[in-house]
Amino acid sequence: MKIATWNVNSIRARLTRVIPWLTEHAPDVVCLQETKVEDGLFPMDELTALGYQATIHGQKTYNGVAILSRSPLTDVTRGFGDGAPDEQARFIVGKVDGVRVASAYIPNGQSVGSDKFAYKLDWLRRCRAWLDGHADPAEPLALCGDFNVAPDDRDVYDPVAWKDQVLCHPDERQGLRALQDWGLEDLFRRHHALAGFYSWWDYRQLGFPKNRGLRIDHILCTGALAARSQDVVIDRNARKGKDASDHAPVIATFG
DNA sequence: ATGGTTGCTTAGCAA
Repeated sequence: MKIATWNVNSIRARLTRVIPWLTEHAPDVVCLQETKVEDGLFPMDELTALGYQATIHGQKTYNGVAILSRSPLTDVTRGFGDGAPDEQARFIVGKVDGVRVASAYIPNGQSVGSDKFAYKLDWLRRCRAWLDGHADPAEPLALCGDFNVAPDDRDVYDPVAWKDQVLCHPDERQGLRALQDWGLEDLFRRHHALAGFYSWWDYRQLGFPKNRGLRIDHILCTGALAARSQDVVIDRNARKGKDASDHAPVIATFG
């Protein structure tokens, strides 16, 4: 079983890359972020034609998450359902082939100390609260998405320049760690210990050609699922060439 | 050098 996560930076703008990618890699489940489209305009037919059903939680212009799956997705919920005012479509979860899968688009945070940064930290707290109230560390669960947090300095091309900056600040790293403390493992690090693996490169200033990247897209798994993990790869090829997202997909393979 | 690139929407925001 293959589970992938990919911030596509607009599903409609990315279809010419997403469709051949799905054909090439044939993942069973794909968590998408930044679909940037309201539900009525989601390109459903193009994906169902490839054998995927799309379960979507979108909005106009910004954010938007989805889960593509070959098997039906059941027990679907959208948002945290915690009563907090939140019109931003950033979280969807369902169950497929016996695994609970969530697609999450953690707020970027813009800059340390900004209102958006405070919202990001609060969002991470709400995500932990969702785990506490709605999930079980003993069940097979994968929390996948663009976390907009590089877990440690191995995940940053220039840790000195990025020290205490947004995506690397200790407060957001602690927010991510609180999710792991609940009972989730950064699955990539189960298989790869070295520095220098990135999943996002800024469009600006030749970020990708110069390999100025950060690893901010993650697949976090409970132990029951992590025990079945065979490998995790970041598909840099999907970041290459014309009309690429600024994020590469992360693909986990389970036995 | 407060820049630069991309997407959505169509001037300005978000990333």
